[in-house]
Amino acid sequence: MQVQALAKELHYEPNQTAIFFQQKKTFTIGIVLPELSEAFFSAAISGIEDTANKHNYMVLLGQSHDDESREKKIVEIMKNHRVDGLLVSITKNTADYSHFEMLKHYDIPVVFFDRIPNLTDIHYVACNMQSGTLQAVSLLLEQGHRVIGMINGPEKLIASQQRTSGYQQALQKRRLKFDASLVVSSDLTKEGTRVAMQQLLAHKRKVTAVVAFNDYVSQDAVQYALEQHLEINKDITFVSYANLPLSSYMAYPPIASVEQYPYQQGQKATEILLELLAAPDKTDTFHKITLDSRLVLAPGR
Amino acid sequence: MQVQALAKELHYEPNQTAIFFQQKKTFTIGIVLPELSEAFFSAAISGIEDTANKHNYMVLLGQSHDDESREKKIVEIMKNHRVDGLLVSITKNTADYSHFEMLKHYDIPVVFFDRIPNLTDIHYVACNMQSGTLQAVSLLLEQGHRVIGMINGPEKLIASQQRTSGYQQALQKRRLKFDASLVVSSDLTKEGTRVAMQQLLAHKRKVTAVVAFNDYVSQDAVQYALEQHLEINKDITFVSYANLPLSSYMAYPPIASVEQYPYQQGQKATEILLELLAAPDKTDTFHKITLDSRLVLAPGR
DNA sequence: AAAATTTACGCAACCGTTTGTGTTTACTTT
DNA sequence: AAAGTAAACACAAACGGTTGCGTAAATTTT
Repeated sequence: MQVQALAKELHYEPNQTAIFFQQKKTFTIGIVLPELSEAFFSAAISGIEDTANKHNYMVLLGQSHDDESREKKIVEIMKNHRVDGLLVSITKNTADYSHFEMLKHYDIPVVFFDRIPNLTDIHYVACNMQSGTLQAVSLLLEQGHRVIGMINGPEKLIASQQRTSGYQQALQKRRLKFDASLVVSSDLTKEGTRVAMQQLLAHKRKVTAVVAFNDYVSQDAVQYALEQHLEINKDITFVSYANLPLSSYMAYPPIASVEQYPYQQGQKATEILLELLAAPDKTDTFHKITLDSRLVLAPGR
Repeated sequence: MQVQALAKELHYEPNQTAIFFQQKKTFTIGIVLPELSEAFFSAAISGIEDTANKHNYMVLLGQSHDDESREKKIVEIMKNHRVDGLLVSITKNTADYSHFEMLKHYDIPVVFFDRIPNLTDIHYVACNMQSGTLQAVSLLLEQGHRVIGMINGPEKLIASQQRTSGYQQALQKRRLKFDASLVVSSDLTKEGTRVAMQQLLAHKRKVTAVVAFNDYVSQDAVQYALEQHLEINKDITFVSYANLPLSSYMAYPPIASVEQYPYQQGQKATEILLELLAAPDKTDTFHKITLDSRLVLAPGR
């Protein structure tokens, strides 16, 4: 009792690094994601940070810039910094998952979000693009469009497969048949998207609507269409994904956009990670959370 | 020599937390900034991260969301986590700087960037808005505009004062006289900007051009002008700040935007901080770096 | 008031490195 | 081959907490 008083008297403050060391715990979680400048990820971070801070955890940040080797390096450094756990959204190129497997030997749990690897024994939170795509294509069909192009992302991304699947499902519901040549791939660069759009416009059937991989792809495609002297929302209509806050300022925003709930994904992924950290033994049952995406009409539609 | 070999043999890996503890150094720097979703800050982070990683430092992130009490809390937690140093861009409301002063007792150096407090004994990197504003207003004057409105930010921000000063200077160079009622303030919310724009349009002289505080403000002002049935770039022309990457997709992008070099600011601030960490004794001379802002014409202008 | 119980505190050991000193071993020099 | 020098390693102390144990002090019980 007297020592407590004296401690206060002398403004004693414990040395956290000593505590971290002794407790083998740093109250830090690492975030590894591709690109902070994408609105989706900065929103996700807010969800992560808010949840982490609520439980007195801090977040260590690392951007992979969609470069696999950089992703590996960041994971390595974070491992060395002894983060308690990791939240990861993988690169669009990541094919080798050894740097994540390796973490198991160090008892560092990983929860993936949004861009998740194609593995079975992992924890993840993702947004199923199928439901949103189904709604998007259905909307276009209702409006009378019959030749609907899709600019998809890299084929190995699960999110790309889900988009294709949602597209097919919408057609199926109306007993329409699926034409695989209407689904083209973009590497998500401006140039890649322009090539993809060119393919669609060169299709033997006249494409009157396009489902674009995201709002950025949508805008690049719009730009290309304008250069080909097409009139947006008359000759050709766009629907996309992400629902960027800036879309209301855009010259030709998509008529609707599929919301992917970045904040919620970040929040949920963090909650799962914190749960794993609290009960380190029961790491054998895997959390696989899938939120449904949802189509949001542009204001005024 | 033999022990080295054996170490490799057994895959020995040093425990970083023990090293941190022993060395009284965590190789971590904290970043405190208002809002990641603003393109300016996510670009700044990239500059910070790249520089930090190059020197084997990691970054701890904290968003204040422009809330002073949250800023204080983040600084407190980061202090406890024993970051080696801090990079800070303050809240637009921060008036009390005690949470930063306090860090001196813990030998945690702070380098401010972009949004810097009005103190003399600090390190900072900022971008002088005066030069860019001078260029912006000069451009408008060259184009024949004589009644140029300015939607400025909160008056106590140094960046706002610099904008006003640049505006005045441009007029002075041409021997034109300054009309203070043409400079109005916005709190940077959509509503605040609309009110500001309303004031300008109600001015007794007909405003034909507007210098907006940033690209977001510019777009809100554009929206209001459209609602008033003004034709953009004919009845009224806009110039703004930030040079958002998305501006090329916007319906009515400003004809020019003042670049504030977020990546470079982040980079430079980090370099200074690392230098302070390397030479902890000579902390008495303060680094005050000011980059010049520069007007960038919209593509095709 | 004596015994039993609770609370407070002092003391060591430990976590895994770094640093410094001392000792041994190996290699050079003459 | 003896002496001198360099390299390699072993050992202890320290960083600042936590944990557990033993003892002293304060409190409660009978």
